[in-house]
Amino acid sequence: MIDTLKNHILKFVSPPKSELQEFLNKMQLKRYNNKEYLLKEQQYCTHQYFISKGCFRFYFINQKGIEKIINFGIEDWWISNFDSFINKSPSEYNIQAVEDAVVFKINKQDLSAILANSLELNQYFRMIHERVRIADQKRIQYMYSLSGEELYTTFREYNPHFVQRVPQYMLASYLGFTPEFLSKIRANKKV
Amino acid sequence: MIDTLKNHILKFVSPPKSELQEFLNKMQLKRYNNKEYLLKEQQYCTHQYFISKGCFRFYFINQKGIEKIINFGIEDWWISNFDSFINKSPSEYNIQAVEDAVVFKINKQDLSAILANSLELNQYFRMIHERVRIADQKRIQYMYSLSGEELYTTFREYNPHFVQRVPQYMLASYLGFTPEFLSKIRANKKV
DNA sequence: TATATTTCTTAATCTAGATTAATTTTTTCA
DNA sequence: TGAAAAAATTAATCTAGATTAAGAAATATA
Repeated sequence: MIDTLKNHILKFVSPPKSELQEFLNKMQLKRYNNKEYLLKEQQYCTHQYFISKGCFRFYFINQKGIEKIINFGIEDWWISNFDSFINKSPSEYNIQAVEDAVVFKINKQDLSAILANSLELNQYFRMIHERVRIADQKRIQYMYSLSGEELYTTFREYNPHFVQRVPQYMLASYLGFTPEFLSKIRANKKV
Repeated sequence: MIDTLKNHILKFVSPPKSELQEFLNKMQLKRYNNKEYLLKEQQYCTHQYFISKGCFRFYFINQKGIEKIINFGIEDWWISNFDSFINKSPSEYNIQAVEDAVVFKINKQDLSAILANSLELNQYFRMIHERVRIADQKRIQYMYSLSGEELYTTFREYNPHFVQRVPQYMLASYLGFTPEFLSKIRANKKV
C-alpha cells in the first residue's frame, strides 16, 4: 500500500534509497470509513496526509449553515489544512471521507526533520505545490468566466470518472451553486 | 535593489553565503513602465520574476472580451505564469505593470540548475508556495461565502493601503464583479 | 422486502448583480 | 492650463441562479 506513495514520489524525483526509505518509514497508515472525519472545525491539523485510496471532501460551513466544498482529494493527492498545520491555528475547515479510504500520514516534527535534510523531498513537495497552484489558477479562471452550466459541463468533460464518485449535491457545492440548479442544468441537457 | 530579494530569502531560510550569492548573480534586473507588459497572451513564459518595486496585474480576456483579473503582484512577491513556464505552453494570461516597476528575473535553465543543488532554496520556494496556497484557499472560501459587498469590505479591511494603489475598476474585476456594481456598493456605504 | 434515510427533481417566486447607456469626475500630457 | 483620455457614477431594465416547498427516486438498513 505504501508503494502508491513511493511510486508517486519516484515520478517526480530520485532520492537516495535510504532517504526515501526513512521518509516512508515515518508515514503511518490510517483507514477511514465513509463519512468519518480526518479533521474537524476547531481542531488543529497536526499531519499531512497522502491519500492512497478513497476520496475526501474539504469543506466549511458558511454563515447560513450551508456546507461549501472547497476541494476534493483522491488517490495520489496530499491533503491537509495548511493554514492550521503551518500557523498552528484552529481549523476553519472539515475534511471528511466520502468513500472508505486509506491514507498515510506524517506529523509536523517528522516532516520538518526530513525536509531539513533532503534536497529531493523538498523538490518533490515544491513540484506538487507548483502543480496545485496551476490547477487553482485554472479553477479561478473558470469561476470568473464560465456560467454555472459551462462550469458543470467543463468539469464533467475533464473529470468524467470523478463525477460518478460523489453525490451531485456535493458537486454542486464544489462548483459554487445549489443542487436544485444542478438538477435544472441536467434536465435542460437531456431534451 | 537586489537586497529586497536577498532579505526576503533570509526571512525564510539561511543558505550558505556562496549559494545565495550564486543565485542572486543569476537574477537580472528589469524595469517596467506603467502599462508595459511583462507577459502577453500566446507568449511563452520563460522566467520567474521577483517584484522589487511596483505592482502588476495578472489577467485574461474572457469570451465576451472583458478583462478578468486573477491576481495582483506587489513588492516581495514572485510572479510568472507557472503553467506556461513549467509546461512550455503558450500563455492564456497577460501580466501587465500597473505602476512603474522593478523586477529581478531568472530563466528556467538557471533556476533549474540552482534548485538541483540548493536545499535551502528549494525550501524557500516550497515555503512561498505553501503561503500562496493558504491565501488562495482563503480566497476561494471568501468567494464561496461572501456577497459582493462583503467581499469588497473584507478586502478593504485587510488591504487598506493596496486599495489606494489600483483603479477601482481593476479591484472590481479582481473581486469578480462589475465596476458599476462597485460604485453602487460605495454609494450605499457613504449614506 | 419493508421502512427509513439520503439524494434528486420540479416548479413558482424572488433577488443580487449584470447590462446598457448616459453623464460626471479625475487624470494625463501637449 | 486646457483638451483629451481614463476612470467613476447613476439609473433603468434585465437575468442567472437562489430560495422555498413539495414530492419522487434511489440507497441503506433492519
